[in-house]
Amino acid sequence: MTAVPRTTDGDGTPVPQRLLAAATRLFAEQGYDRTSVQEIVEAAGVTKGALYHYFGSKDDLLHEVYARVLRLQQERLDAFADADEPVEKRVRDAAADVVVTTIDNLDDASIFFRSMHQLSPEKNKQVRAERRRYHERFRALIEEGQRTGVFTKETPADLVVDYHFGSIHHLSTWYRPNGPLSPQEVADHLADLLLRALRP
Amino acid sequence: MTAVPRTTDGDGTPVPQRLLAAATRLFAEQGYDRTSVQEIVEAAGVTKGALYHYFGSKDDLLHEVYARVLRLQQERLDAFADADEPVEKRVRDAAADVVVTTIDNLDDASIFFRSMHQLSPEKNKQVRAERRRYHERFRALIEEGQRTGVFTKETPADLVVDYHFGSIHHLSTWYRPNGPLSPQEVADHLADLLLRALRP
DNA sequence: TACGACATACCGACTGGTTAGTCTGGCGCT
DNA sequence: AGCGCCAGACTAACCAGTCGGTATGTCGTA
Repeated sequence: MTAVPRTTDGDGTPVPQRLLAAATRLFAEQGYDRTSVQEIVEAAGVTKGALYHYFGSKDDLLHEVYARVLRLQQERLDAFADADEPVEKRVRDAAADVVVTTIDNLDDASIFFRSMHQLSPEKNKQVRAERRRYHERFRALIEEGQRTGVFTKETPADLVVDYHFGSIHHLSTWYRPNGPLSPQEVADHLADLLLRALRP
Repeated sequence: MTAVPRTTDGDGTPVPQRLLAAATRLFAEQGYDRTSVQEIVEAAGVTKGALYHYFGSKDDLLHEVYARVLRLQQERLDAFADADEPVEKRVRDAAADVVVTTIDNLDDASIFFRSMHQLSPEKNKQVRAERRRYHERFRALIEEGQRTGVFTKETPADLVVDYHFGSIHHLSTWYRPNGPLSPQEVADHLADLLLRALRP
């Protein structure tokens, strides 16, 4: 504990990440407003001084959680969307993948959909903008399928995307890790539902 | 303001309902935790004395909002489910109706899915129980269709219900009253998506 | 390699402000 | 002459963020 930099004393992970992890868990469990800064720093084994050394505000902490999730999901979507496969498969893969990664990070998901409106107006705007990019990318995929005739044109692509992601946002409400279905099974079922709904 | 009972002075509606209406609007706009009881009583044109005369706590107010929505939706679902029609039509009607009534009360909906976890544990449990009843009724409908062969058996009925209601809960996130689609049009589209997904 | 100057990482007491809920009292109807 | 209905001041608790202070490491210079 003498030679190591302070950032990692205690356990091996650096303080900022410990703070982020503690905040994520607590925000998901109790909600943003109900979680005090004091609780977060205690869970991370530091004090307020440390938190405000690395983060500008409690709000910043929340924003970081969002940024991480958004970046991850956008990267994955882009990878699937750009793949060299027929549209149906690209849509299916992307739709199923987002289910799996959402289940893998259920805490992030529940924070995302319960606490977005407690971000400061500017940060909220920023998050919405990135969220929109994601939405549009997915919509473009659906529209491609509609143009090429493999998907029905009956429902506007926008609505289809909102429909699918509504259910994904609510995974954190009903999915139970110790339930009968594995994340992959749920993902397959939800992707099936989407693809069947799109069938002409 | 002399002859009328206090319960209705100011305008015509009784104080408890004015409080409930003000609370609903404010909870939806700012969230439960960020709304102070002071704001609520000011919006309703009364004081804390009045609020705590009719309600036991701020929490009670939130619970009332839930109770009203749940009762309404359960009644409507029961009516559609018990109708003398083929299963497909009953499912379609029920699925579309819940969309319309949700859009008609978007405030209630956004409170519902954002603030449920801030209810006291017991009230939360109670709400979950009623919510479950609703879910099961809907699931029974789907299962009936699966048994009689008009719906595919590929996806568990439970999952189908969660899929559909996930998107309904999120209507408040993306539906814009001044957007291009009327509530009824959205309802028809979402019901179509559900029915197409269930097609064998 | 010795040393001073500066930067980084963190501590923890403190402050100013907000909040849910209580309580005493009074008005007007019956 | 009581009782439902409500006003509004008050309290006890809590909370985000600040700030002065300390310990540790780094780097330039001679």
